Amino acid sequence: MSKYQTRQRKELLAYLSAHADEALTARHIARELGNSEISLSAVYRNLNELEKEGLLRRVAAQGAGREACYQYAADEHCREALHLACRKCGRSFHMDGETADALIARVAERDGFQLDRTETVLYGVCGNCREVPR
Amino acid sequence: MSKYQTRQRKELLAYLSAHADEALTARHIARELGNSEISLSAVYRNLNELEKEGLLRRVAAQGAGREACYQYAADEHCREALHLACRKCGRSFHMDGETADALIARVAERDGFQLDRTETVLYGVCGNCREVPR
DNA sequence: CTAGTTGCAAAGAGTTTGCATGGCG
DNA sequence: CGCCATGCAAACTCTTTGCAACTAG
Repeated sequence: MSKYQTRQRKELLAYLSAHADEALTARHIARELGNSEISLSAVYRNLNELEKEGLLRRVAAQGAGREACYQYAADEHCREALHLACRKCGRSFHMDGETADALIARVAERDGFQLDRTETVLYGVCGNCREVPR
Repeated sequence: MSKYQTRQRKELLAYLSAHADEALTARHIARELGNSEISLSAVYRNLNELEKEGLLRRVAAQGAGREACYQYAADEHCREALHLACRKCGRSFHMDGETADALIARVAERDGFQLDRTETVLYGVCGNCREVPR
């Protein structure tokens, strides 16, 4: 729980909410905030706190590197939605709500498996990236 | 592509195929094969090769640690299936084929998103672990 | 015998932590 | 002013790599 409202924290949150559809690495964020002079450790510390508070979702690395990716999950709606992550552009999307509900119900019924909405990220290629292969 | 059939390689493969339903870390494997005296680096090297050959799937860490988990994916059927990973027991299961096909079709239609079967792992709690909460 | 493999130790990459300094309230 | 947060560097963890010794074919 944030007690103080430091310059670094403010700019970090501003950046995150402005890029809520992207999965970002700690280093990426620190670099983008270069002007703001924020240390990598401060980024990590704040990211960890935000994750505990549930404002952020930590998703596994996608590409070659093993860095963890963090993504803003501000509202209830976003926390409830199943996420689709594009392996080409890194953006992520919310799966259509009805599709998600149907999927969860069907998996529970046919496989006896209870999906966790917040942990699950489905990978693939988004519409934009498919239309413009290169 | 493995050219030689070393003792370590044989025992590693034997262990993997005997635990095809679990997602294992390199360290876990090395420890379990303790009697066989296999070095951690040999485990990593073989795991990487097997992954390139497509016999293994590398999934992101699930628990607290950041270790990558590897899972045997011997047959075509397993490579094509969507995987459900239980966050309690670590086992993984194949989603019912019809459900998977329907999901992929529906996501493509409603969200314009093309799911990648091999990259996607859905997290949740399996039937066994739900019945026995503790 | 020859080339692929292993084991060890050292190097890398990503993340966390200790501690002194600095800044919010 | 007091306490939380930052920055730096060192510590840690996981993974990869260089190299000499070993071994399958």
